[in-house]
Amino acid sequence: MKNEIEVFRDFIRQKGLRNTPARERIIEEIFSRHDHFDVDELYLRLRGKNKNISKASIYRLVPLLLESGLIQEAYFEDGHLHYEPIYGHEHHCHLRCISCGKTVEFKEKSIHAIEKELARTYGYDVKGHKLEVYGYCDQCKNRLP
Amino acid sequence: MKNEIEVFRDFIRQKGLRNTPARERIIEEIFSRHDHFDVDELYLRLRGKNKNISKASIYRLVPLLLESGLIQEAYFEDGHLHYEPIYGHEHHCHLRCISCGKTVEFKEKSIHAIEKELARTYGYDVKGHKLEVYGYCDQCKNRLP
DNA sequence: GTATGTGCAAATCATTTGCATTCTC
DNA sequence: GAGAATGCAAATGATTTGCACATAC
Repeated sequence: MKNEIEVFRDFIRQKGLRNTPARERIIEEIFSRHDHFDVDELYLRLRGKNKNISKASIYRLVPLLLESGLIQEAYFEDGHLHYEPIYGHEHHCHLRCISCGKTVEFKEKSIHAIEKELARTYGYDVKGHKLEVYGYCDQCKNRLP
Repeated sequence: MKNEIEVFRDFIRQKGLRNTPARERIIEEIFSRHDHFDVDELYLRLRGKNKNISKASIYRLVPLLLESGLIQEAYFEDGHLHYEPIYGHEHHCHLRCISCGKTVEFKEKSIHAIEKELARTYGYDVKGHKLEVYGYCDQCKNRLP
């Protein structure tokens, strides 16, 4: 299986665009962890490793990473989007606490059948899904009246 | 069944906050349609009806509407969040085109069982979910190489 | 009466853009 | 060599905040 850098190289070539060291460094940093990330945090992580990458370059890369299927939007919080690497990661869904933001990841295979059904009904070429279940976590629900 | 204004009154009283005509006008406008909305659009709709509501009041009300369960975040697009009224509306999920943004709403009852299971496993008091399936719509998929 | 809500304008924060320079292909 | 990508700084756009006044409870 190709790694994320190779996938990106194929993608970028096929689009007639250019690969650069800056882009590979950003992708490496994203995939060095399984965690969700946001632009500012990623910028600081790179900066902490003395990789001289501007925020603008990250902002310019994100749409390409989304389009290539390497990452996905995870959720909007604290005034900005959070993303997650998906290439090479087993798909998972999120269970989030409305009150404290705590998130649990869980696997749910049954959505696959729903995707197929939708593809057939609406003629879509379905690429994936995001399921977020929300409510109050164990601690928060007991703190409420 | 209570209407949305009554639900809000109960909610706001229980929080020890205050209800106002401005808030009721905003809620009325949101629930006058089934559509998704965003803050700016809602502001213009109210302004078009000579309701003098500032954007700041809308921004300040949204978190309360979310917390009360009257509305829900629908998706992030064009640089801002879009919301949808959920109180009194049958729950639905979204099938969105990655390329043109076209969205189809569909019903899916099976998620309810997943919610119950999660509530039991993780001790959450589950309030709802958002499922977004994405891919290329019929037109867009045929436009690609 | 007190604390909350409102409108307005200014401030803030995330994201985008213009530009001169550097780098890929 | 031509077109893309980069870093930086300035511009933009969404959202938040400070404040003086109004108003709900």
